[in-house]
Amino acid sequence: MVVSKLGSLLNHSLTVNQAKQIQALILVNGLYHLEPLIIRQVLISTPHFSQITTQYVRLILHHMQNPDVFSWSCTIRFLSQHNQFREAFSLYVQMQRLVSCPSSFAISSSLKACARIGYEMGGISIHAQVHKFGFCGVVYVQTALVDFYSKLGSTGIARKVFDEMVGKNVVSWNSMLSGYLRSGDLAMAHSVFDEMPKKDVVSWNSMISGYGREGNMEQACALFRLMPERNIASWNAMISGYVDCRKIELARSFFDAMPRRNTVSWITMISGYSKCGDVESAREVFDQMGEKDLLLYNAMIACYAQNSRSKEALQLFNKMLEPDVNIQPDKMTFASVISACSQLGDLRFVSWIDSYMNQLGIGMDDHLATALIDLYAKCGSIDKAYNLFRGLQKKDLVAYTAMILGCGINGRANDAIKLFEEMMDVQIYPNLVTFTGILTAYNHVGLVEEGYNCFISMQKHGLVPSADHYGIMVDLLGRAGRLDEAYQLIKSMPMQPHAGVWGALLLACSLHNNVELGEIAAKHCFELEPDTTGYRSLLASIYASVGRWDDAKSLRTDLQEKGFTKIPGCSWMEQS
DNA sequence: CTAGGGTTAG
Repeated sequence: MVVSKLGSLLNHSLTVNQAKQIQALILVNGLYHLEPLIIRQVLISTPHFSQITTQYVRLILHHMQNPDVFSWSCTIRFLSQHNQFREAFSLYVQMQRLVSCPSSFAISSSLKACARIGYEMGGISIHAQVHKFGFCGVVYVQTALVDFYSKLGSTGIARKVFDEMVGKNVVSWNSMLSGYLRSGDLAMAHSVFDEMPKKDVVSWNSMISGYGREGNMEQACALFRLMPERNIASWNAMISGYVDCRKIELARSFFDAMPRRNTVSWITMISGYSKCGDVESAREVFDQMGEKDLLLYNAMIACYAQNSRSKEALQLFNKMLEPDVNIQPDKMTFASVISACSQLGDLRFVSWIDSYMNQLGIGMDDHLATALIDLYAKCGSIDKAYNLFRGLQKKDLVAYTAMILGCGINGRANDAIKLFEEMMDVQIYPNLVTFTGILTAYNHVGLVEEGYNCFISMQKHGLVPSADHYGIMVDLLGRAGRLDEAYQLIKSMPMQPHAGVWGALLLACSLHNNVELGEIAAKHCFELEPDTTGYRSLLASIYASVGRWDDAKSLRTDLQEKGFTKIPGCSWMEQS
């Protein structure tokens, strides 16, 4: 009976609810032997059905008596479409042992997976198999290869495959085009664009976003006006271009003008406001969107997390879990939430989040691991951070930076320096946050000369130190008693020093009982942050240390009259 | 049945 019910359900293209019913029926009744039929129908008819979990797909595959090439291929494609790229590739490898010859279907899906995770060796071995099994002339396979090499930045090889193709179609041309656009070769891209025998809306959109990425919005706009037909993606490409060059009002005007909007439009707008630090406008856009999906929540939570509004990030996370909303979070949600936790320096949520992630079957990937590294490092659990760091598939700039910053904050200068050198050895180049980490490390152990040389070396990396970097240097020099140098450094700053920079000098003056510079520093602090009482207390303690009790007393009385008694710590560290 | 463009995370 169950089988016949399943049969009738499987006759049609499935809705999400029907697919859910099928999933339940199969699981409850253990009907895995219905195998290829079901897996095909479920996976093909509902390719966007994300509620089917990876484990479920594996379960079916595992219970199949005799999975054929087609069942394997469907599964690989399914995983590849649901951002489970490593899993897709690993299934492709498993498939090799059990079937004599892969299908072009499986090959193109696996190539796509390799392209998305930048798995070069994987794609190249598939390319070798393409030759071995004689798929060289299949347009789908060739196009997937062009796309793979394009995405990896090997436009030369992509071009070689492309030139050997006999039956090029629009998709093949577009893949080649996007390769040149991705590598920033606008000239080649334009010549390919002109050469194309047929252009479709994708070709135009690619060109527009290519110019957008280069910051050439005039050209993008010209193409936008010229194109014969526009779809939502065309408008989105314009919005995204304006967002990238921080022209948020222009982005908004396109957003408002477009005839129809989709999730991408909303997300782009929210992330645009987020990048400009305009959290309120982002929230306004978020609230306007009627039916909110996972990605929209992710974008808004990320916005809060990136703009140091950790509490609101966690509140929104809780909101999406409420029964009336009930949206299941994914890896990206957790990455933002973990980041929010690390800003709060709060380990309380972490074990809960960890078990919740396990419960949902969310596996660890490099992004998530890096978020956790950041969290553990900032909370002082350096060893835990190190373990995660060692387990990373690929250590990139952000991972190294999180580790270096963590070691820096926790006074493990030698580790930080070692990591910094290791990073340079593998040709990963530091950014401003990396330098914050390494300078903090030098600061913690009081290595003044090394720190100073490092600060100077930023220029060699094409980086302009921010006020925060100056702040660390002032702190470093100041603590070492080199107050005049610290003061000179502040005066040499190309930008306006913020209160934290002066605060570092003030703190140093209080350590070394320097009234003269202390007063100067304090004056600036009072001006910049009149409500922060810590600066007054510091100055008072300087007065006290040289016996100017009256001055000290009048400052302290002043404080008590304002109702402040506590002395807050002063912080000049920017979150990464 | 497969391949190309626009969005989110550390």
